[in-house]
Formats: sequence, structure tokens, C-alpha cells
Amino acid sequence: MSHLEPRPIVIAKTREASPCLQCDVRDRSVCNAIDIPDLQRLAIVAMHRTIEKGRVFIEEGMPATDFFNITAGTAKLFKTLPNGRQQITGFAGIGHFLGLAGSQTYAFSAQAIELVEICRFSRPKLYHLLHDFPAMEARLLETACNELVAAQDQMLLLGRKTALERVASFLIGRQRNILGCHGPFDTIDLPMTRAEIADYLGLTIETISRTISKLKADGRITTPTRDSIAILDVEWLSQVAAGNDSIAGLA
Amino acid sequence: MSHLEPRPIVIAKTREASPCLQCDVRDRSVCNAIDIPDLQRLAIVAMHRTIEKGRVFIEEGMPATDFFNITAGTAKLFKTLPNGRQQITGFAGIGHFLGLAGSQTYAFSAQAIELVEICRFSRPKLYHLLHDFPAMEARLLETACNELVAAQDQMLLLGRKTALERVASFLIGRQRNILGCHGPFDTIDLPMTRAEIADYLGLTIETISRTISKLKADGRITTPTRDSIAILDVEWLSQVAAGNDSIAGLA
DNA sequence: CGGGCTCTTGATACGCCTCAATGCCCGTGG
DNA sequence: CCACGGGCATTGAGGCGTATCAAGAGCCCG
Repeated sequence: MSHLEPRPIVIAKTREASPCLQCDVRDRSVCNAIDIPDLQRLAIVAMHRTIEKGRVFIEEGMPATDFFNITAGTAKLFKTLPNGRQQITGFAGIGHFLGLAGSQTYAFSAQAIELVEICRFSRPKLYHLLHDFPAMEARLLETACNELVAAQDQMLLLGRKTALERVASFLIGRQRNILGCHGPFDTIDLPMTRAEIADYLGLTIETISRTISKLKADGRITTPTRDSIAILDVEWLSQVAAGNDSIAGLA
Repeated sequence: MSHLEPRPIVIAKTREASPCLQCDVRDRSVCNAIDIPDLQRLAIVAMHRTIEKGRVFIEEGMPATDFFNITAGTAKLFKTLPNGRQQITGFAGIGHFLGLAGSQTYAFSAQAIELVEICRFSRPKLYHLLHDFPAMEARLLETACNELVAAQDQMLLLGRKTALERVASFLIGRQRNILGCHGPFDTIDLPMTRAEIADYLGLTIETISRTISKLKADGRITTPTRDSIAILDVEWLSQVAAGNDSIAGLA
């Protein structure tokens, strides 16, 4: 089946050469499965977009028309219950691939929690491309597996961990994303509000706040600014995050 | 890279023709991505096995050497915390593909909760096969996506649903697997114990028992035997499972 | 007809939620 | 520069839902 529309060529011209070639997010995303000579074909189906903070750009239950690749900022992925209860299933940062739905509709919503930039791919076009680049399909499978593992960890957290353990897990998990930043202690940036942390960990704002206060009082962390946290005792937090309640009482 | 071992041929002989060809689970699993003429190649890397009830055949943290395809029975997939807390991330039935780990070690454990039969595939051999059958890789991706969607549903359940909603979701979810069995009302078979339901729903045995008793007292379900449940009011249960608390008070 | 399960039911405890008030930060405009 | 206002975060008091602890009941199998 061949498309007879001349559009792709026009777009390619408009963008002056392959924008994917200069993309500095490529090697952090699934796009690195495509070799440089073939990037042109990827660029044709990709569309860059900016999404302002607060905008919901994927809505649960709507027809899944596109895939997305985040190139800047952070989005929250979530599901909602009729009476307003919300569960955030994950935060998607730079390089995160979105829209692997399985069915014809999106299974979750996505909202930009800060200014976000994305590459948008139309679903049928990307599928067509995948057919020619099995390496990218393999990368997607790899990505999906990693998300599955993360989801299982989160189920363990939501089903069996205490509030303290959940917050500790969250901080340690965030720290892993940044690995060795500035200073002797790792400072974690939190683009999300307390409410969003709560919806991610299956708790309430107040419990998040209280737990963070307790960690601060116990000298495990400090809060340099409102939206950053510095871990003082990584080892202790890791133990608590792993569910070792025996260590929790120690000084 | 070619393997010079004569083993595959011997195995094929031993099994008298292709066992995959006669496999009645094939069309319910990822194996149906491989065309009949090529089934021989799949059969060579597959190894049938029987696992007695209670046996743990995948252990979290151990090197991920094999993939599994369940051909009979049910297994529980779970993760554990140091002090014995356990979270069941799912129940794997006939046709379920196991072992998509992402990393070099298994991310979860698997235990047979009744007599289980499996097809075992060595990881490197199956990967080698996947290279030749991109259709199967696509099926695996599809499977992984479906599991991801299920995992997100479960996160919503564990993070934001009440005990009643969780049990209702569990029953409705089970019912979907059987779809239209015997009688005017759907009877659900429960191969798992109350303890396992509890570990799946992030609750305790006692809460499961109390909730089931309440559903029975309210005339929403009956329990023909200890390990089966008949749903009397599907609509009401569905509403509760979906989080519509407004309907919960109605007779 | 016991022995050992799992399941059920009851009484109580505790962790987190809910509701409510206060405090902090920061942008905005006088 | 400072007063004002609105969000978001913190802190406190009390309630609720589920966990915990403890018996007892039902069932399977020898």
C-alpha cells in the first residue's frame, strides 16, 4: 500500500535537512535504534511540539492516534477514578517514549507538569516504519520490559510498603535518575508538587509532608529549597526503601 | 555465528515430529506468530516440563536464563520484602508468556499454585530465533503492552481503591477471563487461596474474608464451593469495581 | 475420628486519612 | 519598597478503615 501524498517531501524541505540528526535526545531514546543514514525517514514522520505547563496532551480512553517522545521537561502519567481519586503511574522525563497502548485507546492520561517538548509520531506511520526497522521494534520491546519491571516495583510499593518506605523509595528512585550531581550529598530536583508525589505513592499530601518533616527532623535529608531535597543518609534511606524495617530504628 | 552441536536434531527425533504443531495452546499464545512450516524450528528450542503445585520455578534476582510459556495450570507472580511481606503482581494462566525481564536477572518470582505445565525456552536461543521471526517479536511487544496496561490498572487499584472496590475489581477481572460459562450467572473458579487473593489486592486474609461475607450477605454473590464464586449482580459489582461509590449504597 | 489445614468471625489497635487552621513563598500592583 | 493575595506546604486534632491478634468453624485426608 503506497501513499500518494507529496507532503512528506515538503515537510523535509521545510525542516532543512534531518532534524533528528541534530537531536541531542536521540541517544537517550529509542530513536538511537535507527542508523544515521536512515534518520531522514524517521524525521519525516516526526513532528516537534511544545506543550505548556498544565496541559493534558494524552487523555485516557481517547483514540490512540499518536506516539510521543519527550525531548524536554516532565509529564505525569495517570489514571483517574470517577470521584476524583487519581493514581499517577509514573513520571516521564527526557527520552521517555509514550503511547504504547496495546489497544486502540490510550490507557492513561498525560499532563505536562512543567514546560514539555515532544516529538509526535502518527501511530500508523510509525508502525509502518517499525516494519522496516526491526531494531527499533526490539528497542521498544526492551523499553516496555523496563517499564513492566518498574510497574511491578510500584505495585509492591503501593500494596505492601508503609508511608515512610514509600517516600524513601521515591527519593532513592529519583536519586538514581540523577546519579552523582553536585556536592558530597545528592540533591534531588522535584518538578512535581506534594500532591503529585502523594498521587504517585498512594498517599495524601499531608502524609507526604509529615513524612518529609520527620526525615528532616531525624537528619536523614535537608530541603535546600521548596522543590529540592538533599539526601544526607543514602544508606539508611536505601535500607528503608528496601523494606528493612529492622534498621529503621537505628540512629 | 553458527552452533555446531548436533543436539537439536536428536531432540526433534525424540519428540517424533513437531510437538508445537499439535500444541493446542499455540493459538492462545505468542507462538501463533510463527507459521506452521517454521514450527519445527520453534520446537527445537522448546522444552516441555511439568511443575508440581507449590514449586517456585522462577526466583527473583536469579540470572534470567529462560523464558516460559504456560500450557496448563496457574502460577502466581510475586515480589517479596525482607520481613515476609509479599505482593502478587499477577496470576499467569494458560498461554501466558513469562520471563520478559529487561535485565539479566528475573524481576519477580513465580510459583505454581496448582499443577502447571510449561514450555521452556533458553533465552539466547529464543533471542536468536526472534531475529529470524520479527512477527514473533511484534507479538511479544503486543503482549508486553497488554501487561503494562494491566499493571497500570493494578496500580490504580492498589493506590486508590477501597477493600470492597478491590475485591469487586478482582471478581470482575476474573469473570472477564471466563466470559459466559455455565448457567445464567457467571461462576468463577478460584485456584488461589484467600491469602493469595490478599497478597494480590494489597489486603489481609481477614479483610478478604469479611468483604466476601458482606457481598454474600448483600446478595451480590454466592459461594457454591470454597474455591468458586458465583456473581449474582454483575452490573452492581462492575460499578463498584470502577469506583462509582455513589451506586454502592443502592439496594 | 482425629489432625492439620484454610476460612470465618470478633475485639481491639494503629496508621493513615480527613478536616481545619496556620505558615511560607512568590508574584503583583500600589 | 512594601502590602496584599493566592497557591502550596506544614502542622494539629480527631475519625475511619484496615491490620492485628485471637478464637472458633468448616473441610479435607488419613
